[in-house]
Amino acid sequence: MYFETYKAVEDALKKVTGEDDVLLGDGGEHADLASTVAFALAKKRKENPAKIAADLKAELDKELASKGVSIETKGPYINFVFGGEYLKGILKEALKPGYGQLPAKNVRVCLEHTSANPNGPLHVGHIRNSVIGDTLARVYRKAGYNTDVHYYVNDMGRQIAIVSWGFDNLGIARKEGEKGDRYVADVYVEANVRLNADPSIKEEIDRRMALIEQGDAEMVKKFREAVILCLDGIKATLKEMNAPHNRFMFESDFVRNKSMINVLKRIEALPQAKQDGTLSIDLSEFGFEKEYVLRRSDGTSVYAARDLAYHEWKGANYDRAIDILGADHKLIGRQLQATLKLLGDVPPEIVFFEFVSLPEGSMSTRAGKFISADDLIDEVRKRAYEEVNLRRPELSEEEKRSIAESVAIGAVRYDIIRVSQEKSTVFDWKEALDFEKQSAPYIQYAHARACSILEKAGDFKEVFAPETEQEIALVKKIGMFPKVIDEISRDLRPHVLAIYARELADLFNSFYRYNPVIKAEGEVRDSRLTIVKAAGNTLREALTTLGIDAIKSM
RNA sequence: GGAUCUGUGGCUUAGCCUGGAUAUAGCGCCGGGCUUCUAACCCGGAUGCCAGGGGUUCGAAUCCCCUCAGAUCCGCCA
Repeated sequence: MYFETYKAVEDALKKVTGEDDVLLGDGGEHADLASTVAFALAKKRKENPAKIAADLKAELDKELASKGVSIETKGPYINFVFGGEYLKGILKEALKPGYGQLPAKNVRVCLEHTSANPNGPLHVGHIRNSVIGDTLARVYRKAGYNTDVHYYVNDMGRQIAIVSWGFDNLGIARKEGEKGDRYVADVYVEANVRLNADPSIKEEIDRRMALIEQGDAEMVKKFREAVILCLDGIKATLKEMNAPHNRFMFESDFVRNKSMINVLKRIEALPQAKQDGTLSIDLSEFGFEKEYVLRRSDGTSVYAARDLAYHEWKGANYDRAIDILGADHKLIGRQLQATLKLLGDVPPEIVFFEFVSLPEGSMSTRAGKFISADDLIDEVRKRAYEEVNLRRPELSEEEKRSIAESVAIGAVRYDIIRVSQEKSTVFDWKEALDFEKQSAPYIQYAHARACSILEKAGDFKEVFAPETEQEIALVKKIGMFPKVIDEISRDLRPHVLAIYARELADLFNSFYRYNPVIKAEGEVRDSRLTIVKAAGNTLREALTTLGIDAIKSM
């Protein structure tokens, strides 16, 4: 409904002005849409912009009379206000299950996120990647894209060689009940301590790297055991976060199936290739000073080579590839894109996000300096349980725990997704544990309220007649949901959905305060119940797309 | 030294791509509101030279240049 109405207004403006760009945008508090095209025309026609606006209004009235859009001018601004027919159309759409789902696009998308090295548990920096990636995946599905979500497992890197050396030489025992990823981190941290103290260990690591590249059976087994042990822990965390992947791709597979060798051969043939001991590529034509090294002088490959093979595979199997990467990958990500262009491949689109640090500085798995996602979730869950226990003492233990779980995961995800990705953040326990206002529980609560009203009300007749200021504002916001999904799928900026969901909850709460529903009578009651149902449905769809449980009671 | 990103009330943050009408919210602060559909809520108030300087424009938080501050990268690691 929003798209159609926007298009009708835009077409009308184009027709009456003859301009290609009619400068149509959000009207803010003044209107639903507003155009500043009169300013542009004033320059061309050398006339007063306010007069132009007034003249255009007369013509626009004729064009848009049947669309339920009214036009007002305020000086040079042309404001468009959507009327009753629009509101009715929105409500009808928003009552349907799955509201916001856009038409299928027949485009296969490969979205890769998290892909953390399996040398320890996910920490609060990694899960910014997971939450951005998973939210985008949900948005893409909602936007009608056929979307696969990948985790690329770096199972033959130096870090894993260090972990395998640690398992063989340190004799560190797994603690009672310790998760695999945490155990691997213990080994990795200690192995690094040893490595720093005794540089001769580096030779042993190099030997392991050479063996793994050759496919040495024993070394493959050692690496794989360590990787799987850690990955199982990571998978458990991601599952709890509602951020599952549907494919785990192992980089070693691209070595074993020869695709990496094939890519390197084609790179050797490029004029930009340089071979003197190492194989590297000169990307100065793309503005990169440093050469991009793909093979070491000892003949083993670096991560970048395997990554090229993986991305060629993506190009062959999908229409679009989207990678979510931390800001530390900006340079190599762009080098990867440039190299794929030289090879004639379609490079991935990359979403970069800035770092999450601790008040005492940046995180480091190697130094054991991080807050794990598991620890964060545990703390938030404890806090959520206290809150539920306080508010709903009458609920069963099981219900309380279930609500606390949904609230905790929602709070963690929302706290991350609400900030735009280009902003670096400092992790703050106080904010993570705050469940008021700009938080998931606030939005979940609005949804639960809607559910509660509908349950108490029982059957009602659908009536499409928003009347009060709060009703109209709420329905208009509901109408924006498909546009928000579309916009995020274009701009790859998922924090917009977090803002939208919060604003929708704000408007629902204001509506709730001033417009009694169950106590109202007749058509007014039915109309309000219709609005509550549409709002509740939209809140649920928005929450679900954010990967947050839309619970019915809390 | 070079590259990229960020800088908006005491704190956190939207808006910046696509310039336009009194700059968005929250926390904190001050003052109200539960015999009323769940107060994880609502309403009102105070608080901003939109980092600083220059430029483009009828018009700049938004575009361009410079400076300052913070983050990240510049490895035969990933």
